[in-house]
Amino acid sequence: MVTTSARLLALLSLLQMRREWSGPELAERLEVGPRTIRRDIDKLRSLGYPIEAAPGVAGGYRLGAGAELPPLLLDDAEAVAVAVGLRSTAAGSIAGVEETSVRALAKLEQVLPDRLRRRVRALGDATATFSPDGPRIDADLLAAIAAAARDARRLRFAYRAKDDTESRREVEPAAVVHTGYRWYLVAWDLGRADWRTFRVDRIDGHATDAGRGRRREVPGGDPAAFVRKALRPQEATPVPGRMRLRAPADVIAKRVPARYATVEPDGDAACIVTTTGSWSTEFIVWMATLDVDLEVLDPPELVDRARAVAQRLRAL
Amino acid sequence: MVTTSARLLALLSLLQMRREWSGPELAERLEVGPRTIRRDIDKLRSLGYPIEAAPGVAGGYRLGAGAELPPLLLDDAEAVAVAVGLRSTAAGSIAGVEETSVRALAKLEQVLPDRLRRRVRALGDATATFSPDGPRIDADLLAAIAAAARDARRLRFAYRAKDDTESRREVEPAAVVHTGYRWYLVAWDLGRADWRTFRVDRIDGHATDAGRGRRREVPGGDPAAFVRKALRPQEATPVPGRMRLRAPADVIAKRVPARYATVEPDGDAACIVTTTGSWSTEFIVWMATLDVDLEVLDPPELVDRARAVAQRLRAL
DNA sequence: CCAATGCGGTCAGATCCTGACCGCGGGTCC
DNA sequence: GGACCCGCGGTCAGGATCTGACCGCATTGG
Repeated sequence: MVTTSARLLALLSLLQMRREWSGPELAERLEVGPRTIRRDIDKLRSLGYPIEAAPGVAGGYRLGAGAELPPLLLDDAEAVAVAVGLRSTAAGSIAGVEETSVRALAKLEQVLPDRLRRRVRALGDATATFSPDGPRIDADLLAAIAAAARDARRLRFAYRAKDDTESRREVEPAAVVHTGYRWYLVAWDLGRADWRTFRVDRIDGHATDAGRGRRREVPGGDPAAFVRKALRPQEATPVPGRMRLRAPADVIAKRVPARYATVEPDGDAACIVTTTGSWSTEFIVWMATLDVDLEVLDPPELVDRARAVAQRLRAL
Repeated sequence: MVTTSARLLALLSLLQMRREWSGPELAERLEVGPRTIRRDIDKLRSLGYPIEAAPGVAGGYRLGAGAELPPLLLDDAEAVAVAVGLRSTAAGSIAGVEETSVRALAKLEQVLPDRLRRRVRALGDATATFSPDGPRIDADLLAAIAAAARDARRLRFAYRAKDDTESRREVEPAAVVHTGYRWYLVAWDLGRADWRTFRVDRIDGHATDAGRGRRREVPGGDPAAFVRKALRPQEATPVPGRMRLRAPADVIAKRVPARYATVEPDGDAACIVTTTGSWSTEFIVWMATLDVDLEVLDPPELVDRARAVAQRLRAL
């Protein structure tokens, strides 16, 4: 029955909006008798959603945390916030959730009303690029590719190879992989009739849907391994940056996220900080803002870059 | 009927997981006849969820974007990604969605299974201190306060005032407000029997639930205005930093997010960059990494700080 | 042309839903 | 302590709904 199921959903939505509702309140809101509300609550409970209840004049129902996540019923603003948040984590600000974020984003974008999509895009543009080094990441494109891989759809796009030659590709995507600071698409290239690995930031503009395709399994079964093998050595091995700071290791460790860099003591009064991935300009920025004496160890490019920054500031 | 509603939810979940399902496939998955599936699809459609269908041998059902967002059915990993994303946007990385993010986070945390909450926290810790200058933001605390305001619950916490005196407070929260780079709680202070504004980053540790409270409306009706009025002048007015860069405005604008700073042309070959909020050490270093000639205009403290940073970096 | 798919009508039996009672027990406030 | 409000659950009866089993039709892709 449509009305019954709809009412259960509405009930779940109400219980998510506010913590406590009394039975009569709910009955009036949903335009049914109080007895029916009690029965609906029972149904939700039997579906596994833990609804706590308190008797008495100050009583009411509240939805608690159970074993499974209930369906989330978000209003417009919240949906936008979720989408914006996912885009930001997909961009790699927090290691370890990028690929899941992209997957969740693909799921959300599939059902997101257009008016909300526009709002998300407007906000997303504001983030722009702060890291001049890192590759530009287009969350929309990533979500579109992830959705295509999930749904076994073909994709057509223009690709700019390493030597700047452009080509049009039509592929059957198999997986999206995030390694270090880059995103890769592993796909069966229909034109070349072979497997190819594409850097997502080298895909120009939008990838357009090119109809239904075959579902592809990455050779070997492990997309990440496939990408690692396909990468040229210089891309595959990250170049960590190292600095020596004149401050005890435990002090610095508290101010440097463990995901980005490791801190090892170097005597009592100094420590050595090593980035976990490749170094970037941001590394210089963080270290400089810590306000302790520092010494750049390697690689030489990092030394040059830091020297350039110092030069600029010295000229003041 | 429990099984019918549950099946509708399961159907919605399946349709969100993958783009296309055929009727027989769904029938087998849900263990009902194909005719029932057709009827269920009808029900979902009559509930407003646009399900597109394609006849023919390659046909199937797919969930499209409608006028309203359907209930989101996330798996564990996706839920964690959403929570992590909301925490990161709540921390202010993208202007304009902080307060909504906190609201959505409060909603999510209310129903998030414990095992997932632990995973979120583990990942959240990795972000830790990113901006040494900005106030530390505890997303859990924020979500707890927002939930308390929403549910009209009392809160008890230890508060460290401006002059470092500690006090225990019991309040009835009315609103959570984000201004500039700070979070404020507007609440009725039960001990003082008056309205107070608290800086969230001055609340020590956790705020504990202190039972049911009265629902409070902020005097004047506009929490943001109330906070603005309550702030001491020096807190209320941020001190922006300004620099002149020897590069065209349009070049620089592309490399500086609009929300951190505005870029105005100063002749053809130079531009002036002004931070939107107060300046921080990061501002100095970021500008220096742009690798163009720069000149610090004001305030004087910014010049001093820049000199200090240069000194640190010169010790290479 | 054939096979697979979505669509919708109809039927009959089983099932379920709803509102209306009722009393019980537990909490809150006066 | 007592009044009151609320959640809980049993029972009943009428009505609505759901499900599976048919059926034929239209559309798509190979």
